[in-house]
Amino acid sequence: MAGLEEVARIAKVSASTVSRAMSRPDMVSPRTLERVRAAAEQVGFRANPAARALTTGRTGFLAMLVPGLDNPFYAGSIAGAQAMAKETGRWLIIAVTDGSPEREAAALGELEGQVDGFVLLMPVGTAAELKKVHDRRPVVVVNRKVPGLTSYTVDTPGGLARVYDRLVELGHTDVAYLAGPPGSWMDRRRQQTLSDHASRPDLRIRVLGPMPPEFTEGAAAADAVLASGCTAALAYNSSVLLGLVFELSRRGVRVPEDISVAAADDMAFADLPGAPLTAVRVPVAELGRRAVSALADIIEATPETPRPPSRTLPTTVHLTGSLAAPRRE
Amino acid sequence: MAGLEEVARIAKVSASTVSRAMSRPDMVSPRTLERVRAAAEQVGFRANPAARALTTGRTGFLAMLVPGLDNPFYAGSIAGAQAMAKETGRWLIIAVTDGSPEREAAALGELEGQVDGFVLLMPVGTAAELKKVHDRRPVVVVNRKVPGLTSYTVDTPGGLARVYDRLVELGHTDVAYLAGPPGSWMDRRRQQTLSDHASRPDLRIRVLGPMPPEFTEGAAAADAVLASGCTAALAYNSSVLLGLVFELSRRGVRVPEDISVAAADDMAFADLPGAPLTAVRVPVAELGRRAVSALADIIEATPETPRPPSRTLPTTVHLTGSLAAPRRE
DNA sequence: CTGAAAGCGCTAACAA
DNA sequence: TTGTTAGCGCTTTCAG
Repeated sequence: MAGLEEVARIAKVSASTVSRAMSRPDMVSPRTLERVRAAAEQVGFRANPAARALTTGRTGFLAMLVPGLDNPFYAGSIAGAQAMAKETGRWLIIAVTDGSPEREAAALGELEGQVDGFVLLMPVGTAAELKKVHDRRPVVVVNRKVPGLTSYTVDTPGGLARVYDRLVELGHTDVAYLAGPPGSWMDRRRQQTLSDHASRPDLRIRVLGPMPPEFTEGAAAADAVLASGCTAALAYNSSVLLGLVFELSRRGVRVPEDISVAAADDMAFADLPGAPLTAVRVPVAELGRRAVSALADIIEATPETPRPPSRTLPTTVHLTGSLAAPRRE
Repeated sequence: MAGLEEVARIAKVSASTVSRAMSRPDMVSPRTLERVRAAAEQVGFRANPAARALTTGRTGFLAMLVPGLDNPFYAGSIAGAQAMAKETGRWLIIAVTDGSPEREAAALGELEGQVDGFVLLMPVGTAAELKKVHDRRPVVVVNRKVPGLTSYTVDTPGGLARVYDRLVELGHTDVAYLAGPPGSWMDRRRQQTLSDHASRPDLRIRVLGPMPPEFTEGAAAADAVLASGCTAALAYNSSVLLGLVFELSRRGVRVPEDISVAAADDMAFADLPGAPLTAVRVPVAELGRRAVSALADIIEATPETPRPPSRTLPTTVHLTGSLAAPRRE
C-alpha cells in the first residue's frame, strides 16, 4: 500500500535514495539510511514486487515442475527445495505435470516469464527442449541426467546391487520385482540394473506390473507375489513395499521368515523402530536442497562462472531388516 | 522475448490494439484480430506478467500456506488446490509455516504484494490478524473456522462419533487414542469429541501422545497400546494407524481379532483391496479444490457480491473393516 | 473500432 | 552521497 514516493516524502529524500536504502544500503550515508528506514517502518513500506520485477527482470520466484504430489519421493524433494528456496530468499511455485510432455512443455512456456529459474524433477522432455529452456532461464534437473545441464541424481543402482548381492548370498534364486509407473525413466533404470543381475545364472527375476507407485498397488500385488513362488520381492518404492507387506501380514505371511522384501527407495519409514525394512534409502530432501542451491548459484552467476557440476548422491542401505534366507519348501 | 510493440509493428496496428486483441478480443474487429493473432503467433508473443501485474494489480498467483508437506492431509489438500488453481488459470505458491505463528505472519506479509489471494490451511494466527489480511487480499481458510471468513472444514467429529458408537455396540470399554501433534487445533477438536463420549459410563479413553502424525510414531506406540490393556485403538490419522498396525502385525497381534483399530481421518489407503481398515475418510482434495474455487470467486467478485458461504464437508466411514468385538481375556 | 498518451512503482544510468 | 531523468512492457482512459 505504501509506496516509495511516500517514504521519500516523509524522509525528505528522493525516491531513488529510498530505493538505494532498501536494496543497497552501503550506497547511502548512515544518517539518511536511518531516516529512510524509520520512515519506511512508519508507513509499513513494502516494495511492489511487480514493479521491481519489471525493471530488474528478477521475480524472486522459482518454479519446480514435478510429475505429481502423491509420493514420498516427490513430496520429499519438494520439501527440501522449498526449504532451500526460502533460505535464498525466494518463493517456490509448484507445477504438476502428471508426467505428460505436453503439460511439462506448457508449464515451462507459461512460467518462463514469471520465474528466475526451474527445477525439473524427472522431466520427460527431450534433452534438446530442456536445453532450449535453459538458454532463457536457468534449469537444474533432478533424478535424470541431461547432458549440458546441471543434474542431481541418486545412485539407486548401487544400492540395489548391494541388495541383490545379499539376496544371492542368502540363497535366493527367484525374486519378484514390483515395477513402477509405465514409461518412467527411473523404472527403466531399475530394470536395467535388474537385468544386469538377472543375467547371472544364480538369480531369476520376475517383473510384476508396471503399476502406479502407490500403497494400494503394492497391496493388490500381494497375491501375484505369492503365486509367483518367488522367495523375495523388491518394490519400486517404499509406498508399494508398505502396501505389499501390509497385505502379506493380513494373509499370515511373515516377513522375513516366509518371504524377504525390500524397496528400491525409501524415505518414509527408514527409521521404523525395531527391525527396519530393508530399503535403499534415498536422500530426497537433500536432492531438492542441492538443486535449488545450484539454481540460485546459476542465477547469481556472472557470465564467466562455470556451471555447477552435476552430482550423483549416494544411497544408504540397511541390509539387516526384512531379508532372510528363503524358507525351505 | 517478443514484446507488444513487435507484434504491433508486424500486424501494422498500435500496441493498444494488440493489448486489446489479447485480453478483450471482442473489442477488436475480426479482421485485425486475426492479423494480430497471426503476428503474435509468428514471433511467439508472451505477455510480460510483471508488466501486466504492475498495471492491473493482478499477478495470477495464489498462495497456499500450509503447516508442512509431510502428511497426506496437507499433501492431498495441496494437490486439490493446485488442480483447481490450474483450472482457473492461476499458479499456486506453497509456503510452509511449520505451524509457527511468526512464520505464518511473515509469509502473509511478504506474499501480500505478490499474490491475488490466500488459502490458509489450518492457520494459527488469531482471527483478527487473519481478517486484517483479508482486507488487503482475499483469504479462504481450510480446516479451521474463522468468523467472517469463508472457511472449509470437515465433519470429522461426526465420523468419529459413528466409530465410537460402533465400538460401544461391539462391547469395547477401553479405547486408546493416539493423539496428534501437540497444540494442533484438529487434535483439540478430536479430543473434544473424545471427552464428550468418554463421559459416557460405558467407555474409557486413554490418550497416548501427543506425537507427530507419522508412520514411525504409530509404530513406536504399539507397545504402549498393548500395555494399556485397551481393546481398541484410534489413531490421529491414517499414517499413524498404518504404523501402528504394521508394528502390531510384526508382534503377532492380529487386527481386528486381537485388537480393533481405526483412524480419525483417512485418505491414503481407503481403497485398500480386501477388507479395508476402519477410518473416517476425509475428502482432502475436495477441500483444497473448494477453497481455491471460492477464492477465485472472491477475487473476481464485484463489491456487492456476497462472500461465498463456509461449508463443512461430510466424512464417510467404513465401519466394517478393522473393528470387531473385543477378545475375551 | 483504433491510436495516442499517460501512467503502474520501481531501478539504474547519469549528473551534480 | 544524492537527485534527476528515463524507461521496464503492459493496460487503460480519452479522443478520433
